[in-house]
Amino acid sequence: MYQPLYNHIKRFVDLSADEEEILTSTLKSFSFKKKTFLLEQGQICRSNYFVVKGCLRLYFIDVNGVAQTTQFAIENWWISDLTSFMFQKPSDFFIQAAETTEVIAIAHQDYEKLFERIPKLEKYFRLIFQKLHQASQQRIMFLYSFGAEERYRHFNGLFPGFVQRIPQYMLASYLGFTPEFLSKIRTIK
Amino acid sequence: MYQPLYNHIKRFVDLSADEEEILTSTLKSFSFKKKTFLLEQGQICRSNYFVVKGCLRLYFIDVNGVAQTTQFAIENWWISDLTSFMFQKPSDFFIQAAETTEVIAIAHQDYEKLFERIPKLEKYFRLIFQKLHQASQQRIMFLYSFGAEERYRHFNGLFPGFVQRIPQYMLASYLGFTPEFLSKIRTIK
DNA sequence: TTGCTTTCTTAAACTAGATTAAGTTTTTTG
DNA sequence: CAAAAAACTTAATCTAGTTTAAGAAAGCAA
Repeated sequence: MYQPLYNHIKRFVDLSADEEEILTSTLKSFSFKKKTFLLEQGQICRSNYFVVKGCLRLYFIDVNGVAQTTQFAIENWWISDLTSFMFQKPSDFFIQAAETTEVIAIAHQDYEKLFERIPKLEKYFRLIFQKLHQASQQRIMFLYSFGAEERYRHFNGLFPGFVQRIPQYMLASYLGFTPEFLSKIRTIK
Repeated sequence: MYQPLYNHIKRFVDLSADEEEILTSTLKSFSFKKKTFLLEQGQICRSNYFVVKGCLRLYFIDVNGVAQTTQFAIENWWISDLTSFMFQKPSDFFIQAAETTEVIAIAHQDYEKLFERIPKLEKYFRLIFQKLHQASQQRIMFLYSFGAEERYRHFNGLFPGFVQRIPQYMLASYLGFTPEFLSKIRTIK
């Protein structure tokens, strides 16, 4: 049930059978059909999600009423609205299943407790957040580096095949332009 | 010498006298004059920096040869090029003192060792990176939310006074537009 | 206190990408 | 399978912000 997460944790720290049991009694596993919302604007983000299979997207609705995708999470990535999760305050974001998706969730009320019972997890999450922050640094650099068309081509090179998994309008907003523009650059070359 | 950092750590975890001593023997303290480079493109980022006083900026040179500021660090913030720091590979970034700045540095070769000697620091840095990642999520949302002028006004509201501390061209690139444009919107209203 | 360097301003011409709007294709669902 | 809904395309028009260029201030070193 939780094996994919245990395997992921074991890439970074050891995990005893006892510790696995504690986790097993704390974690929750869910399957969400495509388009299901795990979080909606105004709700409090109650969990941090680990994607076992499928794809989630984090987005918000901008001042013009347009959905802006700020993050995707695929296999072995964690996702949540950290501002809402950390402070348990209403979120500005939506988290939605871009495909039918299996997740493992840690609820907020269990989160800090879990670190007390399994201190090793501090290291695991320190490394996870270190990596997430590194990914954010790269993403911001990438957004500032290139024009819209180059961002598309570069992204395609980094994640070949991912483009087929999601609707173009989600990718367009993630890359910071309109679906119409994406449509245009796809036909020219 | 390292007291500002110890105070900061103690906001999140306890720190014994012994542990302070270990830190004291490991950390390094520096003062950098305005415009000094702590890291240059092509070099390996050897340290993670804690700003005691002053301001550092992280930037890179884009394809058009223009400097793009992706992060500022002021008092009590950590900064480094994580991609370069984590993998000890040449950096795409510069880290430069925007003001004369006092920092406390953890060298890469001491970094993972330090966690072995003071496991508590795992929690501290887990929380630091959690917060940094949260800040990145907010920043990306902010970049996608508004037009250029609104970004400037919003930033000014969030960090009143900071605008006076740094040259406008640094702020302009951080906010994602040109210095000329910033000059324009400052005069109109 | 002068000269040199860095930063800021102004304004005209320009362009990458947005907007709008209508039509087409694909996917989903009953 | 048929109908409806969702996703994609195309093209004309438009605009927020860039580029270029030249001059004015401000900061700093000698």
